[in-house]
Amino acid sequence: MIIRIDEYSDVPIYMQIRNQIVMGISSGELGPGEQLPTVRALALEIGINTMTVSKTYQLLKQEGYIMTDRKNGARVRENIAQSGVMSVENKNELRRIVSEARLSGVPKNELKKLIDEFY
Amino acid sequence: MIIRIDEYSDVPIYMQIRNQIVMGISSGELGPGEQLPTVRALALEIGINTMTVSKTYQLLKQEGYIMTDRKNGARVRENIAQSGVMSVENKNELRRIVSEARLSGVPKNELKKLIDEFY
Amino acid sequence: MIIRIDEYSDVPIYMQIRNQIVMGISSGELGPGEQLPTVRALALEIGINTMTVSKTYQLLKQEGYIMTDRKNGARVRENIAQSGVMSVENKNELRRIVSEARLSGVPKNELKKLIDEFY
Amino acid sequence: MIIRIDEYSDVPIYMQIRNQIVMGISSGELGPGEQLPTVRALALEIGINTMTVSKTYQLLKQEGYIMTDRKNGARVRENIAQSGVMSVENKNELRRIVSEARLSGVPKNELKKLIDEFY
DNA sequence: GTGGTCTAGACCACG
DNA sequence: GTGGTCTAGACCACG
Repeated sequence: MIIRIDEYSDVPIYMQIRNQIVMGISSGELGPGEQLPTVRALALEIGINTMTVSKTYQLLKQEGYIMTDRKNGARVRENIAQSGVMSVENKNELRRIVSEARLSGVPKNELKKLIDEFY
Repeated sequence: MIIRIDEYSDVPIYMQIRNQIVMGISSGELGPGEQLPTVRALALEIGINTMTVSKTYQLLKQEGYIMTDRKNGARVRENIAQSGVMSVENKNELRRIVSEARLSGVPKNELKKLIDEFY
Repeated sequence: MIIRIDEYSDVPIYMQIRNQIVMGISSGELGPGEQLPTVRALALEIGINTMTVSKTYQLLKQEGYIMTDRKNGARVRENIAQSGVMSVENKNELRRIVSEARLSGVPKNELKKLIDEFY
Repeated sequence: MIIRIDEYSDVPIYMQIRNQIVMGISSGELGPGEQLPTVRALALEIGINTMTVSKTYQLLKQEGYIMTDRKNGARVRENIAQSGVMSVENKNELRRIVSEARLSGVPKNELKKLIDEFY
């Protein structure tokens, strides 16, 4: 899986990596139990500091998406807990995005098509 | 229109205000041409720095949601430009949100219902 | 409130600080809404790096014990969420501690007295 | 006695085994003088490195919980020294756990019931 | 002035 | 070899 950093984005690097890994897991590109690159390898590949990658892995681990293991490095968790509900933050974000899309003249069906595409 | 600041949120205050005004315009709570409170009045009402509100108004103006003139203060624009497309940032955010919702076990229909609700 | 670091402890520095602040909140030494020292001030006082203190504050914030604010620094939260239950980790730790105390010949009443003292 | 490793835990494997054996001795599941499996057997059973089990046994021996001899392997000590007091580390841990439980709204009696259950 | 992020380097425990 | 922690420094957005 290829991680791309947008250096001009306001989103912190560790969060950009986190988001891409989460989307990779959701899309199936990263399967359950699949090995992630080591902290050092990913840092080298992206061209950033190991601490930044380490921060990402700790966040993903705390969120329950991956597990880390001193012997084997990091892996996608087999059983990711399913709360069945969206976080308050994500719901608010969705509301904001839908509002802005509506004001831009994006039809409702377009948004639903994107849901189908991204889900 | 009542603006509420979540002091526990990581979203900067000026952005929280901006988002609520945009959502107010989208929902129709703030109609075209409607007068917005002055920077001073809004800052006083919320209990924050005038600089912060000023930043919000500048952003909204630059985004084309409001117009300001020295005589009348700030007003919602009559004709907000409709590009017909979502910004790249919002599309990415939507993808992230949908991915996380999917991993949390939120069904696709639930998301579409939220689109209907928020649009 | 005075924070003391045991440099010989296996517990990471950021965790030692976190634990002492949590205990300070629980004991009432740090009241609701009370200001915490700035990251820089606490780092200087303890003689450690600012990033280490920053890590502590982010952890405490994520756990819901404090809130941070670019203007005012960090403060103890007014309403700390009460789940009403112990974490699995703490329950396991308690079981381990009780087992070891028992093997050391510490009577059960002694443990209960400590509960009274610490609660 | 069955040893279970929690691969999601931050507690090192050698420590998880150590803790479970100590709790087994305390509960009586492992009686005085009882034979422990060989390092090789236990490592094989759990599916981990022999070095890790070896580390556990060395620790348990050093702590006075077990004794090893070349002929008979490892056995639970007949007379485990009873200092009558808790270690400073355990006392601190207990204080931390009680503080967190209190902040979570766990009543004091709940904690005492756990003491009764675990002792 | 404040917390948040990041770098370039280092050392450590675990396995 | 791996992730986890820490330092000493820097720059940034927010308010």
